[in-house]
Amino acid sequence: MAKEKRKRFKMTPQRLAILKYLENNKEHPSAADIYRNVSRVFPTMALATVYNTLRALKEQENVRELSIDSGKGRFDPDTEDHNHLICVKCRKIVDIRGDFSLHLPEDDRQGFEIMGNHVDFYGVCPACTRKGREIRT
Amino acid sequence: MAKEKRKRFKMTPQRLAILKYLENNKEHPSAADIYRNVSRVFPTMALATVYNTLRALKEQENVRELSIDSGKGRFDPDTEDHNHLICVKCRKIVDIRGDFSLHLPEDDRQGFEIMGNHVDFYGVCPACTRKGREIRT
DNA sequence: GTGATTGCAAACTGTTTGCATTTTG
DNA sequence: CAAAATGCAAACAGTTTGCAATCAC
Repeated sequence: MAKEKRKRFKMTPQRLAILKYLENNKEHPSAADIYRNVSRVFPTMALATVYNTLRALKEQENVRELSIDSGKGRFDPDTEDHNHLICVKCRKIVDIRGDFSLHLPEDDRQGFEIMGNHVDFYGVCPACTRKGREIRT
Repeated sequence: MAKEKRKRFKMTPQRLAILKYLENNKEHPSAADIYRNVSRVFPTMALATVYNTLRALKEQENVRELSIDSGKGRFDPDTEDHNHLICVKCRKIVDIRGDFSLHLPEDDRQGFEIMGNHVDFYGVCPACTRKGREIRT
């Protein structure tokens, strides 16, 4: 159908730095987080390059974008199926290992072809339990 | 702690129109959707008034904001606990009735105080199954 | 060498804010 | 009458795009 003009992914020092920052990163950083951190080691980095690289990585399925903050994307280099535990105060996101694959009965599918599911647990993280932070919805 | 200066909610024709549009609305509309629809019947409506009203409704917990599009908020007048089924192509969101309250074992909580969970099922809706749309991540 | 990527700025989208005016209770 | 809401514009945050210069392969 849609003709895939498979575009080559050229490795540049900038991309290397971004990949290195993302590798094994469990913080689910935003684009700005990535920019801020990678800039330290690579001062000429442009924010647009971060977005550009993230788009490429998403296309090749090496990064997943989470919509947990409506407002900004958070990026996850772990593309295995897994679930998240989110702090309702500071929006910290941590991974959950357990398997929560759920079965949706045919009757509840409303004609959808189901592909999978994702579970978000909500709670308050240890740091926010100590401090008396406000809930962020 | 934070002193709550309980602010009264004044009913205006604009708010009435927004509430009427939201009542029993199962489409999980964005602010722009609401504005577009309510404007038809209330042409002087300002988009800021929509946001303003949505904020008030969220504060009184009569509307919930969903973050399933990172980029724009979608609003749900159904504040009962329920889960969602999301079309990966057109981003249509439909409600799921079943109860999917899950238990997260102590060992997996990483110090979080768990408050609840939400399940998103992903799939392709009937309309998108017919047409050959692209997946939107 | 050529097509992709960079950096920068400008454009865009969604949301919030400031403020003078009007309205609700 | 006081407190709150409206409408409008300007300000913001996050993201995308256009483009000349540069770089990877």
